[in-house]
Amino acid sequence: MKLEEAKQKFVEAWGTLGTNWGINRTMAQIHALLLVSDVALTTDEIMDKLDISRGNANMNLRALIDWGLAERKVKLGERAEYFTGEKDIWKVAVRIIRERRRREIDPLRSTLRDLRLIDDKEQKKEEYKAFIKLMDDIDGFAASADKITDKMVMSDQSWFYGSLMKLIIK
Amino acid sequence: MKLEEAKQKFVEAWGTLGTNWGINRTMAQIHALLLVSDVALTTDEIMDKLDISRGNANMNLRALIDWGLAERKVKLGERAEYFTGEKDIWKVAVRIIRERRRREIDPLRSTLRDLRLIDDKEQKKEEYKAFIKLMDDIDGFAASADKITDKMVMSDQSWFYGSLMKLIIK
DNA sequence: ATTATCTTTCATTTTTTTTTGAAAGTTCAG
DNA sequence: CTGAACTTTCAAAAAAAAATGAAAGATAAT
Repeated sequence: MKLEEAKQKFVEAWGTLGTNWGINRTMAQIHALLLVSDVALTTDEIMDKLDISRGNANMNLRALIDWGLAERKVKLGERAEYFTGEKDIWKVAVRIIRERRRREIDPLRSTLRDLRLIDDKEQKKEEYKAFIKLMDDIDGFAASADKITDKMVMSDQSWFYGSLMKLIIK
Repeated sequence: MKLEEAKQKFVEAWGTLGTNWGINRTMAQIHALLLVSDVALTTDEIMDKLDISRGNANMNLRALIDWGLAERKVKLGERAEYFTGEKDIWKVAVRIIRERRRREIDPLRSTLRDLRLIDDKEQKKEEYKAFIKLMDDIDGFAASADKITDKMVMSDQSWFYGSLMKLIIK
C-alpha cells in the first residue's frame, strides 16, 4: 500500500468513527486530513482532497477550531488562510473530552439534579425512592467519570501512561 | 414537579444524550423508560408511552437486548412478552463500553495496524515516519483506554469508586 | 475608491437515518 | 387443524442531518 492510499483510508476510517460517535463525517475527515498532513492546508486544498463544497469546508473548519483541534495559520505575504491540526494525540483526546463534557455531560448532570427535586408528597412511594436513587446513581457515576477526565485534563500524558497504568496492571 | 413528569423529562434527556453519542433517540428513550419503570413493560405499553410504531419498538427493543441493556421476561399464563431494563448503572456502563469497543474501537485499531504496513520504498521520507508515528500514537492511546475499560469490565463497582478514586485524588 | 481575493452565511437541495405500518411469520390453545 | 394473539420484517414514507453554492461580507493591494 502506498502512503497516499493509506492516508486516504485513514481519513475514511476516522470519518466512520466520528459518525458512530455523533460527530459529523466531514468534520472528522477534515480533522483526519489535517492529522496526516505534514504541511498546513488551505480551504481550497481541503475542498479538493475531500471533494466537498466551500461552505461545508468552512463550517467544519470553524467547528474544529472551536473544539481546539485545528488552528488557523497566516503565511506572510499570502491572502489565503492555512489550517493545521493538533498532532499530539494526547492533546487531541483531552480537547475532545473537555468539549464533549462541557456541551453534553455537564448539562445532563444539571438536569439529573433538577429531576431529583420532585414533590414531597410522593416521597413515601417505593417508586419515588427508586427514581431518586437512579438519578443519584447516574450522577454519581458521571461525577467519577468527571474526576478521572479532570485528572487527565490536568495531568500530562506521562501520568496516564504511567501512574494510572501501574494501578491498572495490579 | 410530579414523579411522572420527572420521568418523562428523564426519558427526553436520555434520548438527547443518546443522539449526541450516535445512539438513536428511540433506543435511548426505550432504555430510559425501562430504567425508570419499576415493573416490566409490554411492547404495547412502550409504543403507547413513547408514541412510536410497533416496528420501531420491536427493532429497538431487540437492539437493547443485543447490547445487554434490556431483558425479555415471560409471565406465566400470558402470551405477551414483557421487558425490563438493567437497573444497575455500573452494569449499564460496563455493557455500553463493552459493546462500543467491540463494534467500533476494535475494528478501528485493526485498521490502524493495517495502515501501518505501508510500502518500504517510501520509508525514508519524513512524511512516512510521521504517518507511522500517528498510527502508533493513536493505537497506543486506544490500547491504554482499552486497558482501563478492561479493568472496569473485569472489576466491580467498588474498584472504580475506591482504588481508582484514591489514585485520582492524589 | 475600485477591484481582486478570500471568507462567511444561509435558504435550498441532497443524503442519511429513522420510523411507519401492513403483511408475513410464529406460537399455542382449543 | 384452525384461528387468535402476538412478534418480526422490510419496502416505502417521513424526518432529521448534512452539504451545496451563490450571494453577501471582509480585507488588502493598487
